[in-house]
Amino acid sequence: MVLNSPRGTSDFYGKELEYRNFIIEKSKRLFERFSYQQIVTPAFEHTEVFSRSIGEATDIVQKEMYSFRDKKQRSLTLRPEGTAGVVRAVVENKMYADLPLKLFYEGNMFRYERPQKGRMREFFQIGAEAIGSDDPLMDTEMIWLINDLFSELGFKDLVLLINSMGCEECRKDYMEEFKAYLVQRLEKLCPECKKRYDQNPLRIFDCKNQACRVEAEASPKISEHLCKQCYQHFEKITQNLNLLAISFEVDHSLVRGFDYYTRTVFEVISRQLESAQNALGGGGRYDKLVGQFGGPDIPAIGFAIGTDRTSLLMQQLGIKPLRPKRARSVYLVSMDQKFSSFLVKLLKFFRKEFKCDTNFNKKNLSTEIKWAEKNDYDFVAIIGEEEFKNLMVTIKDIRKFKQHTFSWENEKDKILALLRGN
RNA sequence: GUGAGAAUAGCUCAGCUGGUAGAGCACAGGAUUGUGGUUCCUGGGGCCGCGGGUUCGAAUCCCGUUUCUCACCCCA
Repeated sequence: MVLNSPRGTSDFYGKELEYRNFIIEKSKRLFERFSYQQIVTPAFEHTEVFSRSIGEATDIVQKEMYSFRDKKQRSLTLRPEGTAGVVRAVVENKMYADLPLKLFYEGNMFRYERPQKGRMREFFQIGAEAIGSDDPLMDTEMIWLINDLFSELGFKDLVLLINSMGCEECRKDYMEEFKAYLVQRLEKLCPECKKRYDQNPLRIFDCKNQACRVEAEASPKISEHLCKQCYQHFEKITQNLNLLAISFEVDHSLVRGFDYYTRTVFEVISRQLESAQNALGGGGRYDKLVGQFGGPDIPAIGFAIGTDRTSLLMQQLGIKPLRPKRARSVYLVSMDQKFSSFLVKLLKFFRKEFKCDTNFNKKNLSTEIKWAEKNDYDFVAIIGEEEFKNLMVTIKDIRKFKQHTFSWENEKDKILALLRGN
């Protein structure tokens, strides 16, 4: 094999695709009910769209972006996440005439990482953004959406984590206190976290290193140092969630990997997923991002879920996608190529109303019937020597083990009645 | 970017300390010259991931490489 798909990518077809499409369909219907509209943005953007919004110091920007130069030497990047592109589009198209603007998107995302189960270089996300409101009800709605999305897919034991990272003001005060606390304990932290101390101290909360964890646990939490407004904002959200009977855990060490988050952050994780990648989705508020992109200084919040991990967990837990009710189906078997003129007419007739395929290659009737049964067809229609000569067609009901031969000229109505099940 | 394991038929895998490539399932043909689960018989299929090395001889040992898997890192 000379050519294979690039590292960290894969082809989606059959069962895999059925799961993904099921997740997409379910979310679209949910977004519709919450009054969100779809937006499609480019799969690549100018590199600065991501580097400036996600943050120069983040891992994603530092080492995970698929960046390239086009023929005019512009630096472009395949999107590593959806929010930056959506915000860029909102600002560029001045879509903020009527706020809040509620949008959803779906699409493939790209991050240059070492692939493993549940983490591919190309992966698929579904997300939503609500731009132009800082009402805690909007935060509630976002969390409500992500929660309902998973429960409608059939999940029961997922964990919803929420936290507040504070606004610019309370974060500034807090950072001073946090760094003052940590500066005496720098020795105990891992080399990586020592770097973080300078560049992005909050990420220390994310470190899996035991020693760092201990320090992080003991250190002051931002959620305990919120300003009055932020505190009340967060309080309101938890009250709302309780009213909605959505269960959650407040996780004081939940901080997320993008710099643009302010105030509310949340994440849905599974404690059952058989891999290290347990985050199925997450999001948060980004009140400064629209302004950063040159738009008005308006608040916003959003989330995204990964369909691949979601599908993985569904399969692991035995949650099946419900198939939409399909049309009745006929497998049309012609015993000889010379019947093709008749075959074409019948195909046209059946395909007006039913799922219908024919045997292009095979010719043994018994294997054709077996094949039709295995592939879940309702009927087999047979054209053989006799039928062709007399312009007849034999139709077999696979489940009832019954068959009948009809005249093509005079009994079309009977054929239809049989196939429709009347 | 760091560390570990794997790659053999369409799929799941066996193949011993080097000696001509195997099974099950699937597919195809037949027993049944045009009729369905089961059974039986028969058959097609493989650059043993790719490249190099050691050897009289490599699927097997060594090196490189690509991809996959797992754990870090990080995230969806």
